[in-house]
Parts: sequence; C-alpha cells; structure tokens
Amino acid sequence: MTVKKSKFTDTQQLISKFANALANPVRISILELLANQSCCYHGDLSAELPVANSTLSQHLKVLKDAGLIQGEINPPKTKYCINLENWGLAKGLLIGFFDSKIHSYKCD
Amino acid sequence: MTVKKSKFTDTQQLISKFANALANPVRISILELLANQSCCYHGDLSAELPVANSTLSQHLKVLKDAGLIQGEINPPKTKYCINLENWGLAKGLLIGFFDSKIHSYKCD
DNA sequence: TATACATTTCGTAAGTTTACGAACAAATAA
DNA sequence: TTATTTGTTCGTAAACTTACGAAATGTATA
Repeated sequence: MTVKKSKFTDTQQLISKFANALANPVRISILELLANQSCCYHGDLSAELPVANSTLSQHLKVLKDAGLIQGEINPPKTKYCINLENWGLAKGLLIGFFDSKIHSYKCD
Repeated sequence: MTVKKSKFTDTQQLISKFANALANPVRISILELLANQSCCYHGDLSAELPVANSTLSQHLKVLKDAGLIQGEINPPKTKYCINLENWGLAKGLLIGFFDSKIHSYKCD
C-alpha cells in the first residue's frame, strides 16, 4: 500500500486538471450551453455543436471526469448539468491563480 | 485572400487557448514562479522544476505562444517574465466564463 | 583561437487527444 | 415481437504532447 507522491502540489494538479477540461472549444461551448441552460440533453447539445455524437460523448466524458458536469441517465435520454460545487472550486482556484502576487509585479 | 471562418467564436477559441497553456502542472509551476518573481532566468526555473532543460524550453515556448509570458534573450542567458497584458486578458475571460448566467442556475 | 556556459533546437519514442463511423444497449412504440 | 429513438462504447487513424539526450547556437572568457 504505497501512496504516490507527486512533484506538484494538489492545487497545481487541480488547476491543470480543470484547465485541461477547458482546453478545447467544443468543451467550452458545451459548458456555455449548459450554464445558459439553453440545453440539457445530449441531443440538444448535439444539434448545436459541429461534431459527431460519438465525439460529443467523449467530450462530455472528459468534462464529467474533471467534475465540471454531471449526467443523469434515463434511457434513451441523458440529461447533463453543471456541477455547481466543482464549478465554484474551479473558478476559485483559477481566479486565485491569476491574482497571485501579480499586483506588485515588476520585471527588472 | 480568404478568411477561414471557425465554428467557434473568438472568445471561445481564446479561452481554450489560454486554458491549454494552463493544462500542465509544470507550466502552472513556471507561471507561479514567474508571478512570484522568485525566478526569472531559465536556469533558475530549471533548478526548481523536475524536468530536463530541453523539456523546460518546450514548456516555455508553449507559454510564450499562448502569450502568457515573454522572453528576453541575452545569450547565454534568457530572462522570462509574465506578459501582464495577456495575463489580464486571460483572467478576465476566465472570470467572465465562470460567471456566465450561473447565478440563477437550477437544473430541473 | 579554443573553451566554457546557458539555453535552444533536433531527433525520436511513448502516450494522449480528437475525430469518425459502426456496432451495441435500453426503453418505448408500432 | 420487431422497429425506432437516443446515447454510449468500440475500433481506428491522424495529429498533438511530453519527455529525454545529443547536437547546435551564440556570447564571453582564457
């Protein structure tokens, strides 16, 4: 029973994990559509986005694995929503990151 | 002379571009070190980070291409800094993204 | 001129991502 | 029961990422 120790802090790893989920314009679109609640079902998203259904499922899985969304399966339909808790966490971490000590920044 | 029209807005593409630059813990570390100004030279970063010099150069190039940092080459040394303008742009875009219409969010 | 130093570029290997269509699954309708 | 609808999973190809060491670069110094 060993615990793998990383060379990076938990925060650093979390930030990069969330950033990775945002690192694709299809996924940004998905999150915008969900956040605006103009859509919730896979099919609604599919109608708006220029990718095949199978590709969309892959992107949804990436977002789900990152914790930014959650899905409720009621075959044959699947409804997706933002995961508000992690959404807030990601927001806080990223804002904190961008705020860090940059106020007094001066490159000599 | 043709202009390639994307299926995504400029903002969506910019957000994913910046997010992509943040999507790796080595690069998060680099940005933290630069933002904290504990280091500015490649060599200083190299001493702190668990990757080979050539790998570090690659990561620095990714950050530079994304516009988040800038480098000043004075061989044999190279000094890196945060690009404050784009740092602010990235911050603003991400804050805007995470704030979008999520306040009244309710999944029915 | 030759040597040393700090960093980048090159070559390459292993792994990951993104995309698609085909096949599959699960509930419902005909 | 068979067909239809809605999504997911599988197989696969092309492109991209991350990593390393070796070689190259460009200035300063011996």
